[in-house]
Amino acid sequence: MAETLPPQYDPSETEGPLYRWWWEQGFFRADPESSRESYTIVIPPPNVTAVLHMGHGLNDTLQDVLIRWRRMQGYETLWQPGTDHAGIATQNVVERRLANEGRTRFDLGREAFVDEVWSFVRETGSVIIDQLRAIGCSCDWDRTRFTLDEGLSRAVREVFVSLYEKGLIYRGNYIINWCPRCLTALSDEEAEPEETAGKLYHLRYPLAEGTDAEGRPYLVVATTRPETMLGDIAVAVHPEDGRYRALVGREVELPLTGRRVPIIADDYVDPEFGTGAVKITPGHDPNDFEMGRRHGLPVLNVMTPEAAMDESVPGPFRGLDRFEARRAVVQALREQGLLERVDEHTHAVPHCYRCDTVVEPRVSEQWFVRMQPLAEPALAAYREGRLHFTPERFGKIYEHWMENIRDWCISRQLWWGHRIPVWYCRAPGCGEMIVSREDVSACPKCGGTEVEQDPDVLDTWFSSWLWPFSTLGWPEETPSLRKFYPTDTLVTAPEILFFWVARMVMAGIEFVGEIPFCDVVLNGTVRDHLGRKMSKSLGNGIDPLLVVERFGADALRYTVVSGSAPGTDQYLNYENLEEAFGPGRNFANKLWNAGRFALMNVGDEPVPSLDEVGTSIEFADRWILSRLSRATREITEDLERFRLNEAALAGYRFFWGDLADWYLEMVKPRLRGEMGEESRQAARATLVTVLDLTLRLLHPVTPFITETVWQRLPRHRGDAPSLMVAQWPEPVPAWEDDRVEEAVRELQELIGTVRNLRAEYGVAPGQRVKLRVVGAGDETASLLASARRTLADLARVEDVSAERVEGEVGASAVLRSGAEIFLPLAGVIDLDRERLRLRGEIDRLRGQLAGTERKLANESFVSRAPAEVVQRERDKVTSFGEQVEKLERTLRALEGAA
RNA sequence: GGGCGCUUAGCUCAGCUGGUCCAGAGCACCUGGUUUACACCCAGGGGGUCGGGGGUUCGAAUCCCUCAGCGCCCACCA
Repeated sequence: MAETLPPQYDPSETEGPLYRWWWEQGFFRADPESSRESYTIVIPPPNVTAVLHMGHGLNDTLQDVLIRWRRMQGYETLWQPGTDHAGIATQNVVERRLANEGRTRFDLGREAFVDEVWSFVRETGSVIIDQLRAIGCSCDWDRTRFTLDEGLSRAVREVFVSLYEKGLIYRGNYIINWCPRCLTALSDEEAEPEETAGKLYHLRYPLAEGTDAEGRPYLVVATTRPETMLGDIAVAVHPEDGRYRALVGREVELPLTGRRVPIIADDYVDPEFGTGAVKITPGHDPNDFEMGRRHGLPVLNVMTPEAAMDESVPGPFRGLDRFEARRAVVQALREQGLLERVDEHTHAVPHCYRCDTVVEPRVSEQWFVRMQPLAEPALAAYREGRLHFTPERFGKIYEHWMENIRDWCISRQLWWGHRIPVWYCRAPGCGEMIVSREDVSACPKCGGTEVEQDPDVLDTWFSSWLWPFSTLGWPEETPSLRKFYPTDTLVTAPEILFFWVARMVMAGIEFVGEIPFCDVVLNGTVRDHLGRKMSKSLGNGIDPLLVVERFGADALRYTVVSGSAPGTDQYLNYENLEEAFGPGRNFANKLWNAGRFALMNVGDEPVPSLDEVGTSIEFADRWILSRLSRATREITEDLERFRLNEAALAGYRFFWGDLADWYLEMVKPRLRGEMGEESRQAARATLVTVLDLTLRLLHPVTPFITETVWQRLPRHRGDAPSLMVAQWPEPVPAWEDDRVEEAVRELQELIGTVRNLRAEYGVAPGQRVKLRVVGAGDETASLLASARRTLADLARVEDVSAERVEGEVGASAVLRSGAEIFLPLAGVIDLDRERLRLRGEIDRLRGQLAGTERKLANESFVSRAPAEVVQRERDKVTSFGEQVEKLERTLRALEGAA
């Protein structure tokens, strides 16, 4: 049976069926009635139309590692899955599809368009959910939620209405970020500043009357967006600015429009920037809007929703797109001699985070959430240590954002999303506004039935911020909510710290009365080898499913977990998948073969427990148990502190470096029975126990291969049907033994040194050699006695003795303990040939050395050749010198110069 | 303009509370390998003034200062 296992692990045959079995066994399901303590993670819901990319691969694997680990620790675990309707993003995708057919959403009308999106979402949506299964995510799929679900929609309404009732939601005309392509308002977070090379135009605004202090009949203002001058309402200067003091209170004649606007004074103006005089456009600039309000100035909106100049501007500019208008305005001013000069100017220009169009600030009527009252307890949660970030520095970013929080614009002029639960009575003379949890069909004030619902939808994050409790049934007091809220760990990307994480904290406190999670773990970004973010448009992404297919899910998981320290970006080369994922696949294969080794060598009889073999366990057994206990402690601590990369690497090191490289080798003759039956039983017991516990430690990162091997082990501790629900190991202090570990370190050094000498002196691989150890202390001596067999197997050493024969020729080295080891080589290698070879080698190197030195002695080479070439030659001299010295030492040893 | 992070072997990165993980891992490279778990392997090897400079300390890759380069976040300089 064991012999039939192939020497290569094939994940593609194993993973799918194993995953299905796990699911069918119900291991992923969370039971709200369980008496066990809960551990909960909510998934950052991917866009419903998304496909899995490496960012998900990383983020979701990290969550799965935590969930699997806690599950094994005996917690009642819930990993809550689901998807996000992703308002703008999804609407854009469907609109693009329509555009390909030459249609727009307006052709369809609202209802038909929303139906269209729904059918698109049903058809392609949740593909990503299936893909998460391929990488082994152990979510409770029965609980999959969608932010536009009936239940979640109810939560959204409840929240909107209750915030309105508390006076925390208001509606008004304010300046907001407007995307002229998506035709909707955006929140401040959705307008992403990008450094842009622009121009700073210096415009002359003629004074309505007279001249300034220096006799000029005009004032110069500086602006990056000259087209907005058509909406100017004033010019502002700093009150202390001597240059302009006399002008305050007077007027300028606004060019191209014939309007007269006042010159006002305001502290906001920086006298150092530009000319110290600022044109004020409250309709299209947030700062100007604020200033306008301070001074009671009117607002002039001069652009259409598409950001073309509207009817309010002079004829020649009407209908021009804002950038065409910019050229036209500049041209017109130039012709009138009013363009003083144009400077190059780089500044941050806000862009729509979904379509990258330059955002146009615009005044319009929108809904807002008053954030200050929500932020205060969320800030306190962090400051009081109830909310913790990994890495910690993100806490400061969170704190800073909370301290400077601004009101949240939540209305979107989209069709895809939660409709705002507000109705307006259209009955003549009524005009009642009804904010309601239930749909409204008649006006409660006048009884009229001409009520219309607000046409806008809510920001997609207005449903996301409820995710940790809306998915558990809130506002109902469900058993799941009681059991699993608050959740424990949130693992996500730093990009959505404000969009999502911060707002969830506020919502959790406000609506459920408790922070939604106590630990926030921020993972890094997956980038390509050139440091670019992986993206579909750049074509530099890696398809995780392709990786799963070629290398296995475990390889993918091991690679992303081990390769990303918390908050640190990970670089993966999409041109060389072998380099990136080969090591993970090799790790899985090594595990497979360790299992295969055990099956082939342990035999079919029942395997005794460690207790049963008792004191007959040996030196090597005690060593591996000691190492295992330490590895267990280290891995558990790493997981507790969210150093998942360290946990993965520690597991790798222990399994490969200690268990496979040393213990398995040391135990071979014993398993074959060559050292007696008692020794064999001790080895069987230890090997199976250690392998069992090691597989548990490695399971969270590489679940498929560990389960596959574990299922085949001859004996399991306890009756767990699966490694998934097997118990997580505890360190066993009684196993830890510093002296044994130290002894093995010395043995390893000894074997390494012998191997080293053998290689250096060209001893044939299979050739056995004698070993003399001189000056060893008692400890080393007894170690040598007990490790005779290991030395023979691993270093091909026989006849270990402490006697040094006078005049013997061979190789020697000194160990850290001070003991000297000597390998007699007479009769082992052909001494004459080796001497000859060494002399030849030395002569060759000396020749090269001399040549290089001659080169360096050449004045013109040193002065003319590039410095690095000369340096390379110098390095060669040093390196040749060292090599010659080493070979000469070897040669002297061979010539018997003791 | 503020704040933060990074800079360690050719490449990708670990290195947690200054002192046996203190110079490491994987990959790449070179040499050797029919030791029946594994060539997706085994053994050995070369390669780094831990970005530069200064300081604290018995001791610094690790703490402090400073300079340089890269990156991120925030910000109303038109």
